[in-house]
Amino acid sequence: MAYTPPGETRKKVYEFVRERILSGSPPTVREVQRAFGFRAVQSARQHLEALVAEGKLVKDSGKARSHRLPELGRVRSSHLIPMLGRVQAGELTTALQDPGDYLLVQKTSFDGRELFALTVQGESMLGAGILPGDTVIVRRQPAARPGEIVVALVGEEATVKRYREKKGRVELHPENDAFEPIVPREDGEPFSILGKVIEVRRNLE
Amino acid sequence: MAYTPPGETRKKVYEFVRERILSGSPPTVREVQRAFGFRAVQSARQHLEALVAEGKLVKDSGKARSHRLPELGRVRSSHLIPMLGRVQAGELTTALQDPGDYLLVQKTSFDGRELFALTVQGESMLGAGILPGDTVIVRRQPAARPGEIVVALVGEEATVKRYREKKGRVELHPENDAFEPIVPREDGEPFSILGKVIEVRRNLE
DNA sequence: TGACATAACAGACAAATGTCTGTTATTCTC
DNA sequence: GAGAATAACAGACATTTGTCTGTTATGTCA
Repeated sequence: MAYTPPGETRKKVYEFVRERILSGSPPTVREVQRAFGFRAVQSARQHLEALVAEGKLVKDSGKARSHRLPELGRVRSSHLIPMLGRVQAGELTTALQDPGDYLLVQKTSFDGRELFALTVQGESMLGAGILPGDTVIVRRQPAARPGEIVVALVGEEATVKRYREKKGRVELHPENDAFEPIVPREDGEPFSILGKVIEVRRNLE
Repeated sequence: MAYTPPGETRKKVYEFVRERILSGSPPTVREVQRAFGFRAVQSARQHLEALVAEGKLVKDSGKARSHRLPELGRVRSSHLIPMLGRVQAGELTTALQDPGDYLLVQKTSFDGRELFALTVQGESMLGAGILPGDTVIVRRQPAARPGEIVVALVGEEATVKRYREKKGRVELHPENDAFEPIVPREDGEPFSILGKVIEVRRNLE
């Protein structure tokens, strides 16, 4: 490869590696070499080392494909989470184990608690700015605090509502006057909190 | 490792590998070996090969750390886009060049058109499910079609509205009865379409 | 019991991959 | 032009990692 002005190729190498990391397969040194047509491995390595020295990348010495984006500041850590469509109670576990699609999320405070995403059905949460077809990202947890928006299992159906407590009893409130709050019967159908909604996304494209 | 019933360890290996793939660093065969306390590499390899044969994993033969989830086989392209906070007209260009933060987005049909994100101010789009504090992801384009939600520069302010045309004249409609449509004066203050809103995100955490 | 399938083990080889030492070329500055 | 800094090259070595051949244990079923 011909001589290029200082910093020019370096920038392209960074962009190449970043793309690869974000797409799930960090490159080997030799893959970088080939991608840029370097005739020496060391040329690629030189750039990679410099990027690590600059703090733009981090690396586990000796390990294969171990370049990563630094988890601080600008670029945060990203995770793939399973994405579920319409979900019935019984199917939930299997749907999580074998999801049809995945969603990429960034979370600074990802503490290992399981995340999943599902598509909202119905208009019961219009008032909270959650429309049919929106994707909600949910953190699994068995309980919630009043005021939080949760995904709950009522009977066979997974539903998104705002969690409230009234006289010590749980109530699930829609945010739409056309719908009635759900008050789980103490004897009746199975009821449980699946998790808390931590993000809402809507695609308009 | 002691003998375990058929399929039992296999399932755990799958879950382990899946976790690692989702978190961005697929394990090596020996990492699986160590994680399960196998005394032979082949024990780990056997399980991995079986999972590939079952179709639960895919793998690039010979490559290091090349196990992937089959659904993710196709390269999902993800991109970092600059994230702007409150934006004034004059600052926009510099803000795009040196943003304070980046946002990770997945776009299947990313055709190179520039994307950026900004935080919504005000309640004028409540009716469209866009709340103050929401993040909108915008594709830069100088024009829009009626009905699309756009980011426009009106005077010194960037604003999110629904694009309409009436008698051949542009109108920017809020989705909130407390606000009035914006009709750019032909002589008056600078006006332009910055781009189209293609995604809305809201953080509830 | 014996055939068969799966799980786990042992040890080795080969390919992929990271790393090292040293050299040459280009550009800039004094 | 000399020296410094950066880019790129050349060739090798060492470690990591994937792969292979063969063996031993455990459980199933006719």
